[in-house]
Amino acid sequence: MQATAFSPHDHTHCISSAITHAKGLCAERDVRLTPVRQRVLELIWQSHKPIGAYELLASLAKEGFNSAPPTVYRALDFLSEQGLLHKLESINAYVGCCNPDTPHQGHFLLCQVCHQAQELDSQYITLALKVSADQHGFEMHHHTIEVVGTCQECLNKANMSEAT
Amino acid sequence: MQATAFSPHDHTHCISSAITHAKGLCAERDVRLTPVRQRVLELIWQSHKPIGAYELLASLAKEGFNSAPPTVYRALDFLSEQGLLHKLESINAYVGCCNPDTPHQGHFLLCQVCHQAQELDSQYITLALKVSADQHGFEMHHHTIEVVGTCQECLNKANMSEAT
DNA sequence: GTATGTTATGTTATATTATAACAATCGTCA
DNA sequence: TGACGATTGTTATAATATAACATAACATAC
Ligand SMILES: [Zn+2]
Ligand SMILES: [Zn+2]
Ligand SMILES: [Zn+2]
Ligand SMILES: [Zn+2]
Repeated sequence: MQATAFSPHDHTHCISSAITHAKGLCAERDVRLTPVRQRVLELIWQSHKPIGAYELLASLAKEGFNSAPPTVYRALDFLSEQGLLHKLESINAYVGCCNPDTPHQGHFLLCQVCHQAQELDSQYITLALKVSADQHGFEMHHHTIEVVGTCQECLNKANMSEAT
Repeated sequence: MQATAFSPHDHTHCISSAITHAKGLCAERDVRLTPVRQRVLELIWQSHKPIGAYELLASLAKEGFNSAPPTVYRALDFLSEQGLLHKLESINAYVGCCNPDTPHQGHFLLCQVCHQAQELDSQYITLALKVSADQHGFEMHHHTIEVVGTCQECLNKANMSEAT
């Protein structure tokens, strides 16, 4: 729970690590991380702000890639199947997965101020969901958790500017 | 946590109770549950299946209401502000709220088979989220939890048809 | 009861997000 | 090579949602 999206960090490391990781996984799984797929993943990892499909598309277009919607949605589908990204349903935007090795659900904190997203991995949340589902005899397949609020950095900034 | 959307129940009671409840709340709050707003709420409560905006719109059109998108989105906005419905972000559909008196977040079980939604009210889930958020110094404003799977009724049906 | 401001609705157009359908190309391996 | 499946190109359209501005209904004050 250390290096968070919200706090300052060496983000070039996030990017390179994500790409290296993705290449490894795709090789292992014998699936193809084609140029457009890799580029979409890189674009998604440009920051910890979830990015929309059409924003990705605009970037691809500038770079000379094909720029019809299916291009980006196919890449997103592929990356999602491989567990390399998550879709944030409440904002229709996509963000890189921090831990694609083990398939899992995305639990996210979304900051309303800086628009960054931090993925959580809480056993308690998963357990609490499982308990609730079990109580209803409900068989869980997957789930979406998106917590919207203000991150610590943005709270600090707000406090500092208030304290004039 | 008894009478669930999934199990057989007197649904006319769900509907009438929801409408009565809504009328009371709107009167208390001095806001207007106009005909179109009330009709949208009734349509949403026709079943425990979340319903899409354009499906609502089609029903309104048949009934002689105005049928341009803003009509239904405005009604949905109003009902949402009053806590009378929830939007399920992962499927872009709307469902009536079971407990509109006390403002709260929607936690939902969505059955992939019968497409019904059951609202949960689990202190454990809320607490687990709060703990995770606190660990990150994150101030929670609202959240979305949508659990997709198979409900008990649909599991039973599947088991029965398997056991030939 | 008329003026006035506010809330709600009507109307047209358009923005945003996503998929269908089919053709062309690329990669792989017999 | 050639046959096959996977990937990409291309065009069109579906599905969801909002902007902008005009009109109507409602409430309160005068
Ligand atoms: Zn980073
Ligand atoms: Zn922030
Ligand atoms: Zn019911
Ligand atoms: Zn079911």
